[in-house]
Amino acid sequence: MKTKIYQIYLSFARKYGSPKEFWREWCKSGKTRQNREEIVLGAILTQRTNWRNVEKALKNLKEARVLSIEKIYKIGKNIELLEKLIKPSGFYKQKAKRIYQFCEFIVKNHGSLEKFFKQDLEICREQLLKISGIGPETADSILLYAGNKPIFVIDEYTRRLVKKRKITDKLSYDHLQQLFQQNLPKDIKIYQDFHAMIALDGREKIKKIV
DNA sequence: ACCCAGGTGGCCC
DNA sequence: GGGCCACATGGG
Repeated sequence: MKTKIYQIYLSFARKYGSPKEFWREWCKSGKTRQNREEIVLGAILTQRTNWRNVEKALKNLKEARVLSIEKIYKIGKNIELLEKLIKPSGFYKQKAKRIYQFCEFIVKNHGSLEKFFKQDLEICREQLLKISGIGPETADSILLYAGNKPIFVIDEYTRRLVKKRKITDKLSYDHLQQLFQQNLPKDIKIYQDFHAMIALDGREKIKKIV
């Protein structure tokens, strides 16, 4: 596979080291959560928000001992408590609602995240997109990083990369996702690594300019 | 005092 | 199908 996109992946892999090393660094920097539930909650909390603020919200949830889908579902009636805990992540009223609805969906319809992810990728994605507040990027982040399913995540950094490298002019989510998936081996690790490296690279460049 | 940060849904045309 | 807006906090 010698396409532009694959070449960029290879050059990033050379630059940032093997996936194994890369993820070790990534984990050290605190960007990765140990369990699926934290990854999912982080995916919603990080919408249009920097990771530092998300960390604060997750820390509050952890210290309040409600950092789990089941527990958030249980405190759901007290939405104001949830709002207060996640306040540092911004858009906290919306996000509290979104997080609660997600937890409610999982508990009521599947019992647990594990059971939810036992379904096929397409079914999972369809169900996630039905939840208000979960759009394509959040759904795919959840599927790729918490569910270990082969789907490529498109985000703002990916769009910047596509523009800068003049890969295509059509920037719609679905088109970009198909383009990346068609031009990369269908491999969960590659999808995870490449998306993470695109974000890392994007942040470095922003830093340099500033 | 600005400007930005890994989105989403609602509204308009 | 695309453009614009509200949503809110913390850091540079």
